[in-house]
Amino acid sequence: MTLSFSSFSIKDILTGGDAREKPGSTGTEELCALRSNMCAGDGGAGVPDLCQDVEQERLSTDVSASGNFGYETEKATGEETERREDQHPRCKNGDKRQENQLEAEEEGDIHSGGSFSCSPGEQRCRAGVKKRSRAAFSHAQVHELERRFSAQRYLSGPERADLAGALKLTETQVKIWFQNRRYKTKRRQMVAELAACSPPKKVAVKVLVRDDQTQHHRTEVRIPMSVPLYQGYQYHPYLHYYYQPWSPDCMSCGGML
DNA sequence: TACGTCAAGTGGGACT
DNA sequence: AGTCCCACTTGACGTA
Repeated sequence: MTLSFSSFSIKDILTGGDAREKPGSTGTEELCALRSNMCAGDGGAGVPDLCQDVEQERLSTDVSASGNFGYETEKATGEETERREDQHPRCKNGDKRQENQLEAEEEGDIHSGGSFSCSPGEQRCRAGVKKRSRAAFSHAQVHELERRFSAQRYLSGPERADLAGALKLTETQVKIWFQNRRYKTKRRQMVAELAACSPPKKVAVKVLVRDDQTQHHRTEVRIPMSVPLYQGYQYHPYLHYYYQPWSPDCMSCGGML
């Protein structure tokens, strides 16, 4: 019995069965249609009033006038906002991640407004003082990200930009979300496959029946050998995932509920 | 308060 | 050199 971990690849996308994404396509048309659906309020694609949702959340959590895109948790207090303004990634010289972070901040999230100059070195010190924050995307944003992910596991640059614009997220956030999402799916799939493929271990268990019956029944209990790949990664499927995965195979091997 | 979730951070590899 | 990806890890936050 062999484990066939199906990893994802660009080839999977390019040759995949999803007819919506053709090689070379930027996905712009899809995004246009998406925006139409989202903003028309017809909820045709299961995205009821995303624009309104995003806008409402943006308004309700509008920490800064420069455009908090609504993905921030509503617990974002002024203190937290201040923390975010001071909190920056470790600045490694020439590291693109710094650029990504800067890009994210320039793109108008909560960090904006503060002119942030990152000299590698002083930043590390400052970052050590402040805690970092974690954005919480809105239901509508996650819904749409999931919908897109269910159809397409990888996004091209233009597609990412379009989706980010539609969801009022930064490109980096969309990229990271897809990255994390792919990895989570893969982990669940691996764990599920291990659980499904591992032969059950037979363990002899003594069962006491009654006090006057001293005989011990020898029963076999099958214990699945589903040793977690990663300690601490005993994954529970997310209950709030709306869509089935792209492949029916995945539904039986760690797919989402 | 321990634990689960998840966005973001980190490091390294592949590719152009 | 720049970019993207994977494979984790970290840290904030929610909750049982």
